[in-house]
Amino acid sequence: MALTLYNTLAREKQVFKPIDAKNVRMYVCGPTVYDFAHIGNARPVIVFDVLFRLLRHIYGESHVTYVRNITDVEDKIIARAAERGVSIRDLTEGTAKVYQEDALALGNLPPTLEPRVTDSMPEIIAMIAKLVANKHAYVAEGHVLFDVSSDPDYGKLSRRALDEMIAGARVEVAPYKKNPMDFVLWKPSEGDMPGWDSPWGKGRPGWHIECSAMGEKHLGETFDIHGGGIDLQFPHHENEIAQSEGAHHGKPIANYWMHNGFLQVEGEKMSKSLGNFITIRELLAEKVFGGQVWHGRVLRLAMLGTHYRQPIDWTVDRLAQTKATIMEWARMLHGELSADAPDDEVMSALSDDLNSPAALAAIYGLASAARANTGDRRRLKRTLSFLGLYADERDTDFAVGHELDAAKIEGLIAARNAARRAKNFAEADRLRGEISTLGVAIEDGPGGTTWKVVS
RNA sequence: GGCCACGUGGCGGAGUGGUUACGCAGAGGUCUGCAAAACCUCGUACCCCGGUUCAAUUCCGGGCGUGGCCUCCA
Repeated sequence: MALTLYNTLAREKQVFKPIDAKNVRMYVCGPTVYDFAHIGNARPVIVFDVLFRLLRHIYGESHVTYVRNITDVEDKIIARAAERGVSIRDLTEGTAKVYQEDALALGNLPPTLEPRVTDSMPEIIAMIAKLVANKHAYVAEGHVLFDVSSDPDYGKLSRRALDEMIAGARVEVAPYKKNPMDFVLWKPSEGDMPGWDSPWGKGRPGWHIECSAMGEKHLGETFDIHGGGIDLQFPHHENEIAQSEGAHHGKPIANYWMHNGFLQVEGEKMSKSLGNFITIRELLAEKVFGGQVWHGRVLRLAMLGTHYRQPIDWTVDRLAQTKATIMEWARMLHGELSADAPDDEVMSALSDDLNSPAALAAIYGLASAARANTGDRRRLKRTLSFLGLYADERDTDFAVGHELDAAKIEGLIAARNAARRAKNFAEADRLRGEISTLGVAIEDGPGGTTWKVVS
């Protein structure tokens, strides 16, 4: 059961071979904490969490290091803090906390490390200094810029040639740039803007350098896997490669680059102007999507229904269907014991470039067998918990925000059963209808009448 | 304008050069006061047009559609 991963750098699936099986290292670009994360941000968090779990399963829990940074220095943060009249520290700390809560609610394990840019300034400055010394960067008008012409491989990840990009003519050319594609490593900070002392004066880092510096600090010059959304491929990841490999004399920053596909909402791109912009927090806590709130595990399962590299269409229908599925599992598994190991067929599907839809197909097969078989039930439970999809919740736990009046339901059921005993089936059916309007379905079984939440 | 990805049955969604994905919904059946659950059976899909091939949804070319990047938006 070899693990294969699609490597964006090579444009093909490759067998994964770690540099050090005793310490498999993965870096994923985390959030810039100026506002709540939206549902599109949730995709890489979930996808790479599944990979983290799979790697831990294969190499051992203590042999995988997963770094997901928190970017807490950025111009949007400065702007947002000023706009709200709060301190930068309050804004970034508050937003980071919500992000971590959201990630947890979606069933993700915490990464091994979540370094912050503000805690990594010496490493950032040291790397920039190294790039200047290596002639990959130059100082101009208080800025330090990366010189793309110094890197013959520039563009290898996104497969673009420099001259083609410049031909796009949408590049804003600052007068101090030697080449239009040169990007900022360090820029000056004036007044009360956040700034750190450096050889180039008081300033702050540009966008891409923090990931290069934190990757090196926590994972070494070369690590195994680097992940993120497809939109980061250019320029962010391209620039990370240029910086790290420029600072490390051409040593590769990562052996495998992975990118998750984009997310659309009800068939349209998610944007504030279309009014379909939706945050994780809103899905979890406010009735703004489909008129109800959604359990984090429902969101997680819905996300894993599509292969991570495919585009995904985020719809109310999809969530409703997912919710029904997970509630059915809960009815079967709540209170059940768990097997020692997850299902082989599921693990094998995941090992094929994280083919989660194929893994789910195997899970459905297991669920079908589990109805009649304790062993399969326990294996199913273990498999679902392995994936972060189930942790012994009751089915009603997934009907978040559903107001239940159990006494009223029980009363109606008692009345209906009295009517049935009296052969007054018209009245019994009327009562069934009334119960149904409460979002509850009833079943007459050999042991009496049971009910369950269906919406 | 340049570069790139995707387009599968009512919906969601894998996969493959010639054989069943799978889930939901739907149809029929057993069962049931009626239902539900459970179980059994059922769909013969792959954007369009060419080409390669004995054979293409699966490879190649073109077109159309959707989306992404080229602007410090995952």
